[in-house]
Amino acid sequence: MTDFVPSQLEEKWQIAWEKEKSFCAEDFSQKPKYYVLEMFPYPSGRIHMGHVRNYTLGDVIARFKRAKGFNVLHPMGWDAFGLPAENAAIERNIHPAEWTKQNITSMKNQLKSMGLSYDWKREFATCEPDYFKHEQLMFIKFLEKGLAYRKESWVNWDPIEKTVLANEQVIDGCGWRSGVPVERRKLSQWFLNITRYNDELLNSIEKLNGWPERVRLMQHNWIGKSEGAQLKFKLEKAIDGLTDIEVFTTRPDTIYGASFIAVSPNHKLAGHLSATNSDVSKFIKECNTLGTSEAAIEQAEKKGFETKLFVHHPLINGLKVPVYIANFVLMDYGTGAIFGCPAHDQRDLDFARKYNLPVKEVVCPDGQSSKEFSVSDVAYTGSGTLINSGDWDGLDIEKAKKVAIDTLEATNLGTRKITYRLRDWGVSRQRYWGCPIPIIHCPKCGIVPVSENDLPVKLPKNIEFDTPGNPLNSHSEWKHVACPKCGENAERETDTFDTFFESSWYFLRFVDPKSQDAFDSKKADYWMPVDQYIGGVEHAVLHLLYSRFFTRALSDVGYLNLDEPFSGLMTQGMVCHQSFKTENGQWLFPSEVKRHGKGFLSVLDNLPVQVGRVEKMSKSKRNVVDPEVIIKTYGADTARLFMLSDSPPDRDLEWTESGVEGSFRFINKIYKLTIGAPKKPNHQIKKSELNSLSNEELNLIKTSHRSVRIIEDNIERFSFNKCIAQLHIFVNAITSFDQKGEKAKRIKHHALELLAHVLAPFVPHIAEELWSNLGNSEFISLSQWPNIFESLLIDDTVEVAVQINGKVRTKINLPLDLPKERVEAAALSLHEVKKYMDGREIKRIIVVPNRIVNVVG
RNA sequence: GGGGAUAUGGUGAAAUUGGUAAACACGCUGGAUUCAAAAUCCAGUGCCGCAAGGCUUCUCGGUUCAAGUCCGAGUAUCCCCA
Repeated sequence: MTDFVPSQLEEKWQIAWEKEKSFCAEDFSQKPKYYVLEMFPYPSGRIHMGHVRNYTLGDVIARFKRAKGFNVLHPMGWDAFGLPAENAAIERNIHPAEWTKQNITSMKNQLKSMGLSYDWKREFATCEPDYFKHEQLMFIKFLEKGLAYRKESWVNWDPIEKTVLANEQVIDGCGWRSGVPVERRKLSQWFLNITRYNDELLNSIEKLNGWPERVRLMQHNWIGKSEGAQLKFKLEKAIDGLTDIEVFTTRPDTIYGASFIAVSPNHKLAGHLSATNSDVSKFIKECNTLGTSEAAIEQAEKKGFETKLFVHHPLINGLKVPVYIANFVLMDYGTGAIFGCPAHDQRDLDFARKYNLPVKEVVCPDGQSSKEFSVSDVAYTGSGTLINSGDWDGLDIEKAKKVAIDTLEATNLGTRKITYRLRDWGVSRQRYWGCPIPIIHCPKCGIVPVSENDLPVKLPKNIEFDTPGNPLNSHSEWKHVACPKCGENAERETDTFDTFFESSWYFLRFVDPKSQDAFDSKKADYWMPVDQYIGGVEHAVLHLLYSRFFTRALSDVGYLNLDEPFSGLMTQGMVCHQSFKTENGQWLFPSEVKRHGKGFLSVLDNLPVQVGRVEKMSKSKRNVVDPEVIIKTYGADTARLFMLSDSPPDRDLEWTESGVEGSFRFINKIYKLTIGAPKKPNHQIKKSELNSLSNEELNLIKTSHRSVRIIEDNIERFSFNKCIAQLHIFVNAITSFDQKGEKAKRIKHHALELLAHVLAPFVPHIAEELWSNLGNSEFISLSQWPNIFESLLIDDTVEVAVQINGKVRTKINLPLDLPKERVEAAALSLHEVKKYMDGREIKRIIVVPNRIVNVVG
């Protein structure tokens, strides 16, 4: 092999690009703008393969759009607040700010070694006061507009850590770190009124046609609009002035099947009862040891407390329905009370069987006799017609829903009601390493926002992590301030924002990162929306929904004029790798394993290794490959090429050692072409010359021009794997071209120039090397995408498949666009046709122009 | 339990509107080169079969001159929600 050292060659070009500030975006330009953005990373200190994939995808698009004449904005920054920095502080006694800063430095170096075409001048980290002071002001503006408010809400409280846990930090009802059962606690928290935009967020999903269908569906389901009815069940006896229980249902058609009422443990009825009944309060307490997530509540055993109270059935005279307090009814969905129709809801059925409540069928599946139909252990939730429902018998369920609501409204028993699954966004976190919430609590004036002149509220530097809980809370010097209104002693809010707060508007800061304001609205008007956003599907719901909300909210408080922030979205699949385990169950890194025959051995002790599943690279399973090692040994171009080669972006990608070797071999092949590259000839290939070329010469030039077109089309479709396939075809055509002479040399030079162009978005370093060796002085990275000769895209003959009764029997070469009759005649004259028809009569001949002729007999 | 996606050689995958299934690569086999190996180059490689030929896109059924692609039923895997 040659003395090809990828890292040297790559560094040379990276330095050159940086020196020329090649990838800086210009605000406002005659060129059309294109904003391409990858989800910015949390600065953990080291990039992983998921980052490599994400940023490679974005860079291909950025470089391609630049070549196509767009003014491209392609920025990068740091989502720098978050829990790991606090953990590092506790475990290694390093200040979160310092730890974060170091991580950014090392990660930035790693990113730079990938040769990504970022405009680094726009870099920022969200933990800088210069960034978060703007979001403190945004919050105050939201507060003024009623978009932010404070309310009591249930949280998962970890009694050891003395902190609130997110739902995903609660594992089997216990804190993920402390391992002790979490408690449900009521805490005063800040909320953003995302539900104000329920319908808007839902309806404009339709406009997002640059988004993957499944993400749109996930957003749709998350908002979870459901139409139904709210109706009142009158209590037999009023309790503390409460005369009836209001319930929400999406199945008003099944009212006749109601056999119990269940209220949430946090319903006011339960509250009233617990005041006098210790069994009730005991039951409520027990319910509150469950987590707050819907999933946790759903998985828990369904339990009820019989209140011995009854309500009147609104439609069936004389029927009394018992009231239960049940652990599966959520207070913050609907009214916190439901009616149970066991025959047509599985959860209600399980509950009814457990407490011996009646099960009355009111919907009969189509095609079954209402007399024979009965529900045993499986509730019937499908479509059908109503039975046992008075006047409604015989209606199908959709019709019955309408009739039911009309009846309820006419008799003042209930109303049509729409509810949403989406809740307001709780943004308070009891953490140090986050953006301080700019609020002061004054015993006299209540909640007072920090005045604009006093922003930013910075985090105190001198903090201790040796006591559990939020260090801000125990930092009395920072915490105690004078009330901005009355001057009396007051306290700062010690909670900080959820880190989704920062990532909900960072794409706007990139348009104007040095601005004294959050951003200049003219620049936002110019650059926004993001034309192509790229990131992991794990953010398909929250981050994207919050960003959509923020964009609207910021528009409403006057920052900009926009509803949807991301017009195009690409969600990439995971990077996976085989996992390895020793016989005593220890996970091994791929680098600790070697192939041995059909199996694997550990390099540490030569013992056999069990091969596990191919799954997402994760530290816990150790099935990770360090990008830095790959880039050092094979180079960034190889890593990038591998990321793009086989799998389409939205599918999972399996990292394999042999695959990397394959990509490296291809890069080497190209490197050999760069070494032997002929210098710029005196004149370029002209269209008029095409007639005087040999077949080989013409074929090379055809392949070259076709490759340009195919690659271009496939980049637009994000089918990068097909681009790489075409690159192989193109390179193979060049290496097997062996014509000699002046003309052949010019054609080869021409082909290599086109090759450099089409390589550039994918493997920019080697493309740059090739381009310069061909005698060009400017960067290929800044040159325009080549124009091609359209006439070369079409051949004058085509291969047509000849079918007998739909089976391909032979193929013939025919002139392009040959008239139907002549195609038929050509086919019928073939001896294969005669042979396979075997004397049968020809019934029909179907001709698909330039593709197929099918003889039917 | 609900919603969604996917299923094609030994492997990752192509097949843009129903129109030549398996492009491109990995792996494997054989050969050249080499003292030997690596690298490189050449050839072969869906399956069965010596061959002629037959079969093949998860399974079963349907529509069509023609189905990986459309329709119906089922199975498996993954994702989201619960």
